[in-house]
Amino acid sequence: MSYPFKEIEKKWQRYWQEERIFRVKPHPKKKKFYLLEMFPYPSGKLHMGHIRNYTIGDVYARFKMMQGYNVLHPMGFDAFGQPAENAAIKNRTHPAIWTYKCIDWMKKELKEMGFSYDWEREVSTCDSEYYKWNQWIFLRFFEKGLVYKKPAQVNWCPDCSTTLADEEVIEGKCWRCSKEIIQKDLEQWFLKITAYQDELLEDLEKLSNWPERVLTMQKNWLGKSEGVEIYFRLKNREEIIPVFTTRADTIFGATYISLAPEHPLVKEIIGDNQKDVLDFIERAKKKSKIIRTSEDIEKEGIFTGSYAINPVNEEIIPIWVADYVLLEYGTGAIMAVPSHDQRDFLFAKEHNLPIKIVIQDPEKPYLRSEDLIEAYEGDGIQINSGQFDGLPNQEAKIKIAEWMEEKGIGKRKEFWRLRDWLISRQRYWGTPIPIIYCKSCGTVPVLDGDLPVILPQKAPFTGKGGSPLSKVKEFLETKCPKCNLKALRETDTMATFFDSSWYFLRFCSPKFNKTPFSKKETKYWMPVDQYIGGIEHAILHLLYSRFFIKFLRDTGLLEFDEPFEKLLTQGMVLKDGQVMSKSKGNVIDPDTIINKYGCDTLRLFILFAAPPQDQLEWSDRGIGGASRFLNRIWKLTKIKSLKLKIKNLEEKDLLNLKKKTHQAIKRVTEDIENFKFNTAISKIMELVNQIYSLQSVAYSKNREVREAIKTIVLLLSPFTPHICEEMWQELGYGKSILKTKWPSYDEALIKEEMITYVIQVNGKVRSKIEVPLDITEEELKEKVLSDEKIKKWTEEREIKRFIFVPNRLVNIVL
RNA sequence: GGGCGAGUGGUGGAACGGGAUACACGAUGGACUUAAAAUCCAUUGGCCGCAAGGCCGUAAGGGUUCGAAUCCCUUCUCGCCCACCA
Repeated sequence: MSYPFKEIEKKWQRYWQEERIFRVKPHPKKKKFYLLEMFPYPSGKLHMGHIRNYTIGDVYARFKMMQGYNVLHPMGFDAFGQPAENAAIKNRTHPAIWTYKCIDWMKKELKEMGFSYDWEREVSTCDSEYYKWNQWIFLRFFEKGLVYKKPAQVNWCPDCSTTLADEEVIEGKCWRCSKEIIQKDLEQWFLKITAYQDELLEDLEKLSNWPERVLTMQKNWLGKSEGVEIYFRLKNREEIIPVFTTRADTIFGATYISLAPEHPLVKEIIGDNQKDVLDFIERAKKKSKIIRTSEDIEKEGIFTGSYAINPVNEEIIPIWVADYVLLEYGTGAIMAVPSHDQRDFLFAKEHNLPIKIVIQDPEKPYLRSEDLIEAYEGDGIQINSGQFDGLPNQEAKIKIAEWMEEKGIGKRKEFWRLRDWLISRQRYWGTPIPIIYCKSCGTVPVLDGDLPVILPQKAPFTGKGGSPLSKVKEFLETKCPKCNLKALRETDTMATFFDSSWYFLRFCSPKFNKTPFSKKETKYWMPVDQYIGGIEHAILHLLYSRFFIKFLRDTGLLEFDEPFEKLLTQGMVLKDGQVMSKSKGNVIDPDTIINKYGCDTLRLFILFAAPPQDQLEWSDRGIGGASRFLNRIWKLTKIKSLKLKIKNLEEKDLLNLKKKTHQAIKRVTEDIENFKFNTAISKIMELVNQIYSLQSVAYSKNREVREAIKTIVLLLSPFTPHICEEMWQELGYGKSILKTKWPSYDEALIKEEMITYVIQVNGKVRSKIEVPLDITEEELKEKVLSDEKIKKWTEEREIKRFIFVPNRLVNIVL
């Protein structure tokens, strides 16, 4: 028979809600702790990944509450986005109806898990009370010139005449009508995140409590590279081609130049074979995005018919167009050095272009161009490089750059991989961009006082024919704020990453109505002390949030540089070694588990089966084990009814139990602090086993047993709060365990007087002896050498060394 | 191709450079039961041995060390992220 989890869980969830136990306010004397888990997209149901994320956070929140912190632990919904719109199109409903239904359902599930959220702070980004402030922040960006419009390529379905997100393009075709998509240039809004690129990179150093790999991913995404922009003159023409390189040391080995197919200069310089080149460019443009995903594609290219002059040695080299050169990166043109760049090498071999070695590997026999089977990309000594011959290439790299600057043929430059952030979406279900187009005044921002620009209720959800907002006349037609004449609204909406870049600030003062957040409340709560979420957000969401914070700081609204002090990225939930997904049909529905075993069991299993950062392999049997354990501790409160054998506990047993209890407090506290929940739970299990091994029913008469049980309930309560609350009450300790202080331990009690030394002979364990704690090396040596088991090994042999590791072991080297 | 991480019993996983496999799952045996379930107890890395005990074992190989799952090098496998990045 299982303990009555249904009753208990409902009872305590109701109690927490009625007592508003998780409601927080700034408190002048209490230390604050802001714990945040990434808020969910309301897709319908919570999946195991959500449950895991929020359970991990809940343990920590409750732990910090019991430690006396003033814990802010909010929850909300990232409610704008395409799935709602797609569902609306499919089911002929309204995205708002669909979204709010999903929110209700998910909220119900979150409450059934007993998570300790302050629901009075809930926000949904699709609420005009929220997106009003998206618009407000957009206008601040606009004022500072950090938002601008420019043409950009979008995925376009000619049949539906609409833009598509990358996820909606399946193998180059429209996900709805299977028509081949094309790239189309549209005017799009961009946020100038590149204005903050230096700070975004530098401040990564402040994030010492972020996982190393997230920092690396951010760093790579920003992609700062230092190099030289070199100016190649054209032969018989005026134009100059700038190329960017990080390998200025290889400049003497450049044997051709490659331009990106989209490079504006290409059309200017085509020679006799105009048609072939234009054909090539057309083909390259089409395939670019589709082919990008496939591996090891042939590097294709074509000669333009023109030549350039290498400024360092006046060599005349051909100009090619190659599809492996990208317009977006660098200058869209490269100097190709086949000898020292593998891509250039393959291209040169394919098209019979010359290869010239300029760096020799000093460790290896002398290389000749004819013998190269792949590019040599390592370090070495300069050759064929004029006055730089004989220098190590790393040194030459600097000298050549300086020399080129002096001669005016190059300039040292930084290049960043980071692009400005495209925030326009030709979609309905998002925040309307607060801009008005006036014939006489041009692009005019909506006035602060006119916010929010409300998303109109009625719009056609056909998924066809461009932005839905452009077809809502009442929305589209407005008056210019400047001249009051007829004008048109912007019909693009914002990307949802905009919404989630500052939601954690709104949680600090969710009802504040003068600015997006109260400066005072934010000052108290921010930054987030611990942020928890999936690794899939390691780059974009976190980078955008960091950018927003820096920008808002510069507007004077905030006084700190980074939003998230500590970051934990939890692992994925797997079933049979694969990610749970509908398409694989291996999804476990949390609901069925909760119904069968209760949410405490689900929580316990998830926390016990793997460390939070690691992947979690789902196991039905493991669930059973977790359930069994809870039944086992449940019986500790009902100990009088247990028919266990009575044993007179000896003083020694009781002292030992007390010691174990305090050791458990110490280790569980440390483990929770370090997010080692699985080992924390195992230590509680050990203490439970210890009590069972005493087989005592005399708990109420026995201070030590009573203390041990009390401790178990306290230590376990962040993990499985419902059963612990019930046990706490049952044991007569008062109403809510949450109002109890986290237990502390007595250092003196933990200390052992006797210690077991491991005795090794030549590194192998041969014996163990128990001795007083502060034994000296001499005393111990005497004892060890008279040990029967050790004598056997040491007899008639010379002891070379006697290694003594205090309080741990000795190793006798023979 | 680049970056990061991981490889430990039948399984999930423990182990500040110091007792490998804590805790749990599963399995086997036993107690209780007419029986089953539940529960409780015991055993559970491999090999040799009646036993005491011994030998071998942390993906493979090498190195550093009195001592390596842990540190270093090489190789292999898996996972994640990025990727014609000049």
